[in-house]
Amino acid sequence: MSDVLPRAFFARPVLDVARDLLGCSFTFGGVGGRLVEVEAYRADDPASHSFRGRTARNAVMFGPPGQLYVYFTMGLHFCVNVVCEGEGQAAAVLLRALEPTVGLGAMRRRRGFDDPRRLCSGPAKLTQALAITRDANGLSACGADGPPAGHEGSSRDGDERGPCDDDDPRACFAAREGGVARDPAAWARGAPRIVATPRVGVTAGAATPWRFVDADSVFLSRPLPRAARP
DNA sequence: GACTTGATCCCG
DNA sequence: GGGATCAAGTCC
Repeated sequence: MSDVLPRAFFARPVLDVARDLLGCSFTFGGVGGRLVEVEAYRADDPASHSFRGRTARNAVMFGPPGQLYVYFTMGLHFCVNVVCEGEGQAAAVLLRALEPTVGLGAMRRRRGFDDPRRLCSGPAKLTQALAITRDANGLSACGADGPPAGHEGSSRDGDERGPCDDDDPRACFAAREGGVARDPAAWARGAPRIVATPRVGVTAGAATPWRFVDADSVFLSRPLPRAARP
């Protein structure tokens, strides 16, 4: 089984979570890949859906960390975030692009073409390729916090069993290759070269550089400025 | 630049 | 309550 990131990973400042997610894997229904582009949104940030307080649409953002916040936009697209920080903080990381590694066949069928570079190179492309829609809103995507690895098999406390710690995960984040999901000291280890840029498509807070990308990836939603390229 | 739907806003 | 507004996007 993969090295599933626990809730504690997401219960941190959203800017830290965003950076530490790059290079980690995200799968939904067994389809997904390596995260290469994300954006951070915070409640004190005019670009965030949570900026003006809780509404029916953004309620999940105010819930516990580690859940998916899915919203519908532009009349036809879904975008997916993972909720961060503490319950009530209403911060989240938008998943903007990933490098497809598992379920390429399903992604190609859903997107209607083959080129892996374009399958998940944008937030709404990614949800289409992974078949994420409004029913995934509020879904838990983290493993249970608990004793360190090696102490598995002990009793679960009944209710809150995450979708990732059983054998039929729907949504799941896993640590980087060689990472140790339950060791906070390892969360930043092995990160790719990261470049921060302004977020895409936002009007308020347009200059805030809270978009983080794997600078060496060819799977981004848009190329980096020449100066930032390898 | 068009497309397309619904949550939110603002007025009444 | 109801109409106007505009959106964390994608494709050509």
